[in-house]
Amino acid sequence: MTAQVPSNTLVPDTRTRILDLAEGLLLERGFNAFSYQHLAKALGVKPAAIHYHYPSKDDLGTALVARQLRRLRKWRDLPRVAELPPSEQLEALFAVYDTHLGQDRRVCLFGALAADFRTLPAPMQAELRTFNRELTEWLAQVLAVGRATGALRFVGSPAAKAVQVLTTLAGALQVARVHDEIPFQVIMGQLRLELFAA
Amino acid sequence: MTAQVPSNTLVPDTRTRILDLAEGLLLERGFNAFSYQHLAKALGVKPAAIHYHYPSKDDLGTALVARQLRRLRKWRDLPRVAELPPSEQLEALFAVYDTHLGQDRRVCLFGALAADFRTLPAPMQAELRTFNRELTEWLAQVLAVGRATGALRFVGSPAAKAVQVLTTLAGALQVARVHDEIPFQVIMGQLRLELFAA
DNA sequence: TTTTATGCTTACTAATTAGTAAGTAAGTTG
DNA sequence: CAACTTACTTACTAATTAGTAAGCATAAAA
Repeated sequence: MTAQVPSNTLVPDTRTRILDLAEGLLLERGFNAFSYQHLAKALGVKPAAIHYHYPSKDDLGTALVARQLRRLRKWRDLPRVAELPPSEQLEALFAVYDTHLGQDRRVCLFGALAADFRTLPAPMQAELRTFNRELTEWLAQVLAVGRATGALRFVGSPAAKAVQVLTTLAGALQVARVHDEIPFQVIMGQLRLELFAA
Repeated sequence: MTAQVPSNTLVPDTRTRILDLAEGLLLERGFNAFSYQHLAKALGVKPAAIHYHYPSKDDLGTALVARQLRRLRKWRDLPRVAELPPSEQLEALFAVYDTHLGQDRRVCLFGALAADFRTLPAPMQAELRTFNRELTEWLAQVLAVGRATGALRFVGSPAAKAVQVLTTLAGALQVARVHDEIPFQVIMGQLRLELFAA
């Protein structure tokens, strides 16, 4: 029996390479815009090899969102993130979206799947809801502490502000896709102007 | 020769019925999630009839966005909208998004097409950019006058705030799709709380 | 009344899709 | 070494896709 987790070699196993490639295509072109043939051709294998690792596209999609959820939890609990003061935690979040922008203007997971949501398999929908809920709860906590300590400023409840800010961030990457990086930077500037206490 | 514009009968012509149906499917399920077969079956005609009116799906998609752009311009210039005070113009905009929410949680045009943007035909991309640009310019003007007259309140430039607010509105409908109406209402409440002067 | 344009249908093609079944080479384990 | 497992390939199916070409009924125009 071989390991199910990728080994620490320079080149990841096929299973991981499929997921990486599919993730890129999802965030750059949308879930309904790539096929097992695309994946196979890009990886230099036959389509059936993809089916071997992920029997159906539903399985692949679900695995994709599940991995993002695991990454979110890992990132959130990282000492270099969890132990930061709130305003820097917020900047760390902004940096994630900035990274997406830098990677050929990828949208975020939520922004990539929201429009086609009803065409997605139920397990994928469930994972995405969990992903979004946990991210929102994390940000609400950051905002609550940030305001309490005087580092952050906003009206309304931390929960409401968290929903609004995350929605705006997802949208900002979409606007960057449709136009260019400028509106994204404008939105980020606006968020900083409003949130960081003077 | 018959008229190219729909007549004033109760039932619209096939050309318009195709566009109406396609618009609904686009906003409810995404652009890559419906085919000419779906349209044909739902309208009780053969797929070739759709091709007769819109030779390719590119043509259909472009016609769809073009119509939305015409509607935006018409709405914006309507006396009952153009002659409103800024805060009520903003509420009129919010009401449009509220209508989308009420129509089976349809996302807005921008939110429906942003993720798949790179898979869209160039003319469709161009129309969507124009649509978004004109809507943003309109809102920037509303915000500028609103702040000048003391009815609206925000920091930063009207143009920046307009980009941010529209992005948030588009995202709000997407969040409603993924979860339920509650986060949408939460975001709207937050926007009103922040924008309308006390 | 002949002609022409409109709005379709029927019948088709070529490509692509997800998915399956059977086979196989190489490595792992008992 | 024998049995088994892993990670594929080859070869296939059935469905769906966009799109085309030709035919036809109806209605409007000359």
